[in-house]
Amino acid sequence: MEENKHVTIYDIAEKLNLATSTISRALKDHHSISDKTIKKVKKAAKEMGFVPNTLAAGLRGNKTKTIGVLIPTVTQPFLSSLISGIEITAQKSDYSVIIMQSHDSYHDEVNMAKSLYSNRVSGVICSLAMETRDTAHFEQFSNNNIPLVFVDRVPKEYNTFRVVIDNYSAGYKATKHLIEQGCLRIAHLTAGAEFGNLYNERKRGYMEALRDHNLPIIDELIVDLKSVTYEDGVKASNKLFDLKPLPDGLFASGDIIAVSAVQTAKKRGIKVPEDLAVIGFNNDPISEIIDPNLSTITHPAEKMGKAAAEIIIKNLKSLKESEVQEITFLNTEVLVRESSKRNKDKDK
Amino acid sequence: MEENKHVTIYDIAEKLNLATSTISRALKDHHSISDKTIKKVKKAAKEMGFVPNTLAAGLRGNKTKTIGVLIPTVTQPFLSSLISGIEITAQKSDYSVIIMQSHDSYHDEVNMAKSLYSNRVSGVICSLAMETRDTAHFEQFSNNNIPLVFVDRVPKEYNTFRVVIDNYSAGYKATKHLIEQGCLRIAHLTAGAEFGNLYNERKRGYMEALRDHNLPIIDELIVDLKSVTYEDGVKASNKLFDLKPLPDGLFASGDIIAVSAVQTAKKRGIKVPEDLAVIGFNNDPISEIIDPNLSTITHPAEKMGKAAAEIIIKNLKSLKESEVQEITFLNTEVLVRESSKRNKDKDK
DNA sequence: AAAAATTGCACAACCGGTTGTGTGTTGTTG
DNA sequence: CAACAACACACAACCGGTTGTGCAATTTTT
Repeated sequence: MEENKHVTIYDIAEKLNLATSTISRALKDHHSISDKTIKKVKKAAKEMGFVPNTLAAGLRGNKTKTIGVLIPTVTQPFLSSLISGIEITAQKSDYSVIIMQSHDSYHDEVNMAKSLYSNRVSGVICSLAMETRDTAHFEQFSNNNIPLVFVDRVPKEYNTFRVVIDNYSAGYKATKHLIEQGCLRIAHLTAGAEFGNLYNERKRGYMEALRDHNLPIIDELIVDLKSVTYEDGVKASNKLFDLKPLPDGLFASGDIIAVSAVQTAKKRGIKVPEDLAVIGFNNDPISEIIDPNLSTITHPAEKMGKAAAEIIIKNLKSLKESEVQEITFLNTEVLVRESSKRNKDKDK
Repeated sequence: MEENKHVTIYDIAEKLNLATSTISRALKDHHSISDKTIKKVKKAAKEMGFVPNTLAAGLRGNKTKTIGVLIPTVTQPFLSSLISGIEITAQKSDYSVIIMQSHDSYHDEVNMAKSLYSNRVSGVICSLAMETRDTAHFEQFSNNNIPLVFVDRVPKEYNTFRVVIDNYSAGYKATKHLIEQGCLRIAHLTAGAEFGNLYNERKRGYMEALRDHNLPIIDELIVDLKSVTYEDGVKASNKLFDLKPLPDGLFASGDIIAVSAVQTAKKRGIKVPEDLAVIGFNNDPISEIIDPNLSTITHPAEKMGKAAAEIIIKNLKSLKESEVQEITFLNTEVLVRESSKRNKDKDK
């Protein structure tokens, strides 16, 4: 009933009558080991089924080739794509990815940060929980030279790497697009815009675009959802569609919200895009499946994940700091599909 | 420029004039340490900002309180929900979750399995890559008493834990539901049914249901997609809709495929559910958003994740084996929504 | 009050790679 | 051929908790 013991470099050393240090170095092609020995060692290692113990190496070197990811949830399309990007890049450099979900709870985020630290992750990629207001629990990383990258939902003031999109200009672009489609009463659905600079910035872009085009900012056309869910989207949409002069355009800060609005509109006999031009945000998979296809703002989730992971890895290789930017802005684009296409140029 | 050194139990021991063993035991409320000492140690630990080094403990005990998850991708709704369930359960017992994506590549899966082993994960939860035909790369776990749980896409023959649904009966139920709606020419869209018992089983259920109700099995009504994508779904649907007598029912082995079929049908003027009753599989988020709402088979992804994680954790606590079942079947249900509702009882 | 049991803590080996230093061997140079 | 460099490998400390064993002090038993 005894479990097979793991094969260690000691076993290899004994078999070949070499020192463990030689084995260790041979396995990593150290220059002070002869080619002949290296070959011999590697052959024996393979034959014996040697698998290095990451823990031992990590303990000794106090680094683990592991990237900790701390995000609200893995089930949102944006975040699962983010993970995917992180994982792909990590994998290429032989890093592992350890994932924790805060479920938007500050308390959980604090504990999980500690857990990541305890696991001696080499770097951390984080998208903040909704609840989070202070970032003291991230100082353990900064204080110990563990690179920290915030993605998407980043703290207002914290001096580390960030990978974000320009939410302000994205909001501006989305709104401008609706204006160009001839919309004059453009509504905006947002969520928790009071905090989280993320939605707030999009809203700011929305307002600025209106101003720049001499359109009034009408308070009742801006509805702030409590949560980014389909149900809350329906509620908010109904509130919007109860207004006397209906809005003729809608910029929703998320695709789920936009979809809920489109469907609510359809149910109430409001035609999209004829009566109401709609644009969402994120380019979630659903946006190109829904009927009519949803215009949206692309949000390069996977690219952001890759960028974040690259920052960590480069930083760990201690490249000159100048090569790694503090803030990485990734590009967004207006993706025009059916839900907002109302212009003459429908030659397509 | 010197980084802050981590606080260790040695630091605490020195400060309190105690042995490191006493510190270690005090921190885990070992019975052989007095309450007074325990309090003193914990207080000092907190004050000094001590964070245990998981690696050291893992190295010594050869176990890490880490669950390795090896799945094709994190971006499929089913799989991200699975992860979510795993993570929630793991978190409760203070386990970490390390995630790797095989991207359905056998080669990657082999390497990642090795990497997980190298990381000395305490247990492994895996959903096989499409490409995978043999499972030799999992023997390193079985051979070393590392509990291994396959989920959803499980190997045909391998003696370990499995958490699955009964795909056969789910396929049967779905088909039976369509028959009960009065469908007589029921089509079936599947993917790679030749391998992976998963889709194959659903197809088997489909065929058996037809037989039991004295309906013919018509080869041209069964289309096997190359991949589970929206595009392939559209192609297959068009093939189906080109048939002379149109099918009047459709059981798709996945919601994305079902959605593509529904939309393709709509575009061709085929009314759902009047002309074609459709039922999908998985209960993906999109199924309740699409218009008409998609009838589907529930697939308890998060529950499966929780169940898999529980098996690992229980097994590591070395509970009597009898308490942990080899195969855990989770329940599925026919979720009737609009896309298949054609019966008289539309009183709702 | 002496013997036995219990309590409270220290000592030291251990997990398995990593790496600075030391030593002997072979090869190169003047 | 002596002097020195380069090479090939061994030795041993180290990373930071964990745990079996041992011993002294205190408490309980008879």
